[in-house]
Amino acid sequence: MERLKNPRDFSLVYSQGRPRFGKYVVVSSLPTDLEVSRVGFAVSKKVGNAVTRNKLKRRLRAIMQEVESDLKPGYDLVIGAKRSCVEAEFAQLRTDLFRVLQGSGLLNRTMGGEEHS
RNA sequence: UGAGUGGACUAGGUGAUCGCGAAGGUAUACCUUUGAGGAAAGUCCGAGCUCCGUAGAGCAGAAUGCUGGGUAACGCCCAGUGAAGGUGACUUCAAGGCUAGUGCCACAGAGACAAACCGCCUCAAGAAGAAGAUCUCGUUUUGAGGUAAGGGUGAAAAGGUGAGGUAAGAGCUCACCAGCGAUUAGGCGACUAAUCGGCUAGGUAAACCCCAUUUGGAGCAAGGUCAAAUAGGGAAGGAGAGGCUGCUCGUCUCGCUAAACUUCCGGGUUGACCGCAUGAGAUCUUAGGCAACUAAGGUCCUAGAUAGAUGAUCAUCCACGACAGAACUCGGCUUAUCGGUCCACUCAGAAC
Repeated sequence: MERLKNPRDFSLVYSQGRPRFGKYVVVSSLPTDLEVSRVGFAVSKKVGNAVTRNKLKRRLRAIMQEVESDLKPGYDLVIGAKRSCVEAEFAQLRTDLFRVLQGSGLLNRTMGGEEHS
């Protein structure tokens, strides 16, 4: 999975990208000329201390690795965590992120959130 | 058995599947090993390391502040001393010097290094009065003194309590206590004990200050190597400028018109590697020491990321899992923390 690392790229996605809101996450996307899609994670200090922020980033990264092969190429994504993330179970977080990605049209095929209920 | 004091340790475990960082191996896809804390936190102290051309001197500033020891060092630790608290185990303390100098002590109060407001007492003068007969007494008034007992004010009023003493009083005298000084004895020392002395010196140094000791600054985004890129770009000032960055002195370096240096504008890298994981290291034994700790010998190698590695699912057991995530590295301090285990000791009650 290609990662978004540069702070300049992050601000570019935030200023010109198209945000889409879910219950627990916010996904901003921006089309690029690259052959692959790059993903960045944003968890602010408002969410919690270092332990909870680390845990959230691990969970989000694990979900994105699951859908990596189905991601459309040529997009820069920034996945931001909302404050409600802290109370969410892993399965709830997974369903929410799937729904937001599908709604943005970033996935090649439809993946059901009903795999895990 | 109940109540308590001090200290040490631990921080969910086991198994399966899919994933992540690092190292190694086979030979490009897998396998093996390993992978957060007691506080990794706050960044409050102390050091190592790196740079600031040279760790020169003095002053200022800052920090510390009972004594002795430990340590690379410390504002930390250990053992003591003193004071305060607790029946006790024990706990707490910025605990040098107001007898170097200066300042401050609001309000109240007469008075806050200084005192007579009320009071008490003595003497003198005199009006009224009483008994008596030309003198004595004299509440009150006026004046001159004595006094620090009592009252009142205050956080604090010239050591405290008792006795003697006195016109009334007062360390004026005595006893005990507190405080001060000297001598002797004990202790490396802080200090303790005894004896003697003159009888009194207000508090405040977390007020300035004095004394003693220590003390350059910035920090791994330090700093270095390689690669790439630009450009040795433009403008203004300019004879002095710079450094250990407060000051002075010393010393050194560069430069004086094709100009050192300063300021502003413009341009550019945000890559890789080193630093960076063997260290004041961990652990065991022996020896020294009350202890902190030290010495010798044996054994071990134990995270190293750079958008930053530990997650997800299931099974099972139990006390049902708190605070919380390494970022150059150590030694401390402080703060957060669901619980559990162990050791030593104290008090109260019961039994023997």
